[in-house]
Amino acid sequence: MLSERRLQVLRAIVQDYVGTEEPVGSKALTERHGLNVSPATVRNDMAALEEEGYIQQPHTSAGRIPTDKGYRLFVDRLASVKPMSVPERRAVQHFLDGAVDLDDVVGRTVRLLAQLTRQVAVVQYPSLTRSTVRHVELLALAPARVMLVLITDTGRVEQRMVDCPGPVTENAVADLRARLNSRVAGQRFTAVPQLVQDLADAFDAEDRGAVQAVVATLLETLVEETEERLVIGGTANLTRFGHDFPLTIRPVLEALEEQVVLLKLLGEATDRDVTVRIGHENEHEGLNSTSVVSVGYGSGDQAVAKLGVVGPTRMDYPGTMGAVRAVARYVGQFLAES
Amino acid sequence: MLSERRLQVLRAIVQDYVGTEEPVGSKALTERHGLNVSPATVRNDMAALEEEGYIQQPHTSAGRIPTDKGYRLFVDRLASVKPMSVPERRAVQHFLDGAVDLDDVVGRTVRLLAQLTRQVAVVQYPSLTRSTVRHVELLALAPARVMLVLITDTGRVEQRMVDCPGPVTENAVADLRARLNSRVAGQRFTAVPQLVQDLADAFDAEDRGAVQAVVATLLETLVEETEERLVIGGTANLTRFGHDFPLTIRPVLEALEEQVVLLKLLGEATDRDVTVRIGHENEHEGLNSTSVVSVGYGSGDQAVAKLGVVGPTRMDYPGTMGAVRAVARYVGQFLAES
DNA sequence: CCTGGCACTCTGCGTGGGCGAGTGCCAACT
DNA sequence: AGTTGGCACTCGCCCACGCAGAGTGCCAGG
Repeated sequence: MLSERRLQVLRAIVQDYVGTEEPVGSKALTERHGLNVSPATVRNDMAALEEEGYIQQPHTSAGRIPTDKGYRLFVDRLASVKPMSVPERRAVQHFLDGAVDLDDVVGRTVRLLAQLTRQVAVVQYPSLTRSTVRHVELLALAPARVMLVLITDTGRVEQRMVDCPGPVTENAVADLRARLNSRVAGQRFTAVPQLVQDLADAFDAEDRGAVQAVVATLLETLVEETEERLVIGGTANLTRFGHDFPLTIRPVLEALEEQVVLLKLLGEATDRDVTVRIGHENEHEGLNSTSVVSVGYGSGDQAVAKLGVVGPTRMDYPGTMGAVRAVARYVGQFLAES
Repeated sequence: MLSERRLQVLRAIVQDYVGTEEPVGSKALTERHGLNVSPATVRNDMAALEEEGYIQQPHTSAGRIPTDKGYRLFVDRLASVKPMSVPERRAVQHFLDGAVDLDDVVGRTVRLLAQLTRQVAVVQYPSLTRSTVRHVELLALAPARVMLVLITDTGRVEQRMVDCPGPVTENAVADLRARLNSRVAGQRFTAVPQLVQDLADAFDAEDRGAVQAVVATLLETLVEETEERLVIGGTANLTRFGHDFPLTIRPVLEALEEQVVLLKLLGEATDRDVTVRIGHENEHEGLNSTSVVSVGYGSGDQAVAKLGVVGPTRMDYPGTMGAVRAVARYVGQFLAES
């Protein structure tokens, strides 16, 4: 068990290191923070903290830097989320106002988050699986070709071309549209498969092929788009990584381009609390020197998607967590209004 | 006027420098390329080339590297576009097949281009101004709320919410939908404003407000979306920039995040020929040490959008130009089919 | 106009010494 | 037992020096 003062020392080390980006020594610590003890005492504490694996020395006769474990303790017990200042809040709200559609909201959010945290921001589009169907539209574009448009309650729109086995009449399309909507409108996407199962039975044999094609495409879309879409921004902030960043930055950029990795990353976030994954807690190797701060957002009480930022483990956790939480709230609020 | 041999020397310098990333000296040149002259002769030629501003020395007693002007001459007169190999072509085609919608096509294209050229790829969505309207869909979602969905011949879909001043009947919506489509379907987007001008006149006074709201939103969408959307990828390739890249990479990443800059960049590309902008030919400062290779693509004979890559001025121009051209062709072809 | 030779000029790299920050440990003090 | 001042020690960083090598410019001769 660590004494209260040792925890304070750890907190001071994290804060100093985050600020200066340089290993922090015992003398500097006693000076900059109001610890009323001598450097020698701090040295003893540091030795103990190192023994426990919370801090480490880059090389003998250098100051200490926090380890992943040290950051973890800091985040869990030594820091509290720093709420954003009033002007910042105002800026956030102002920035989101004037978004014209969902693409725009997501785009603005990602830029906003990148600017606020000065890190790489990732925003996921509202998930289909947790949304409900607002409307299904069918458009006969050519004799044997139909366009299927899916609209969700979160404003997301997906479209697909459907090639039918034979020509379909306008009437059949209208009929199918009506039947489809009466069955699935207002329902959760996850429920759609059962709801449309025997839809083709209601149609004449000549249209059945086309109906089946449409239904198949619809189901396909649900599966495919479960792999969610996301947007990233603020990659220029990666250059603030540190002096040795040429080595670090590469795998990070690569990881960021792999949607799958990012989705997994965000997926681990619990719904409504800000989640922090530090360094090696991230499974992807390329992200072993980064931390991910993420949270779910949504218009109602349940999260429909996640957003977050990726930055160096040496980051301002309280500030970042505050910004992430605040942005998620405002976006959720904004979605609820539209 | 430069003699034939001097041009050869320039070509050799460019090729060597692109390959090795190191200043090239007179001796190495005579050895690696079949110039049947002595190093001393080459030195004289180099002096002349330097005099003319085609090459330069990073410092006295180092080899020469091409200047922007040198690359320009190389691209204009010394190199020809290198067509892609058959397996590469096959890979391109294969990679594009299986795209389910426009987002997917664009996404695949950008990844493809980044992989092929090992550089940063930029792909613009098919432009609205050069597309035609395939269909306009209106959905009454709530008494006074209508969703407007625009579908283009290139498969692009835009949607907007319209808040009407008062409740609208289903009938009015259906009527408006029919009238709208009969006027604008098949027409170019640029023609839409005149075509819908007096549309409200045909409606009863009670619906006129709603009609006007819809029309206004439609026109707004056209204006807003003229600022085109685009996607970038392959930023990890920036790390291959060079040894000094920490300094260079930052402004490039920043420039890449500014859509406006990129759009301008691509906008300068002539329709169907591959365009190359080298170093300082790019107006944006951050891109002064990069070259942009771009080209238009489209399903018909006219380009509907542009795509291209951004890389260090020291790039393999023939290969890059070949890849960009080929990808543009295949994407155009693919769009034509769907 | 080309070529071989030669002196010159840099950069890059490895070496070695001094400086300073920071440590660990110990003995003394509270 | 915990805290403190003192002290010797360890390294990383910086700089100056010197050397080797690559590449050049220029000149005189073919």
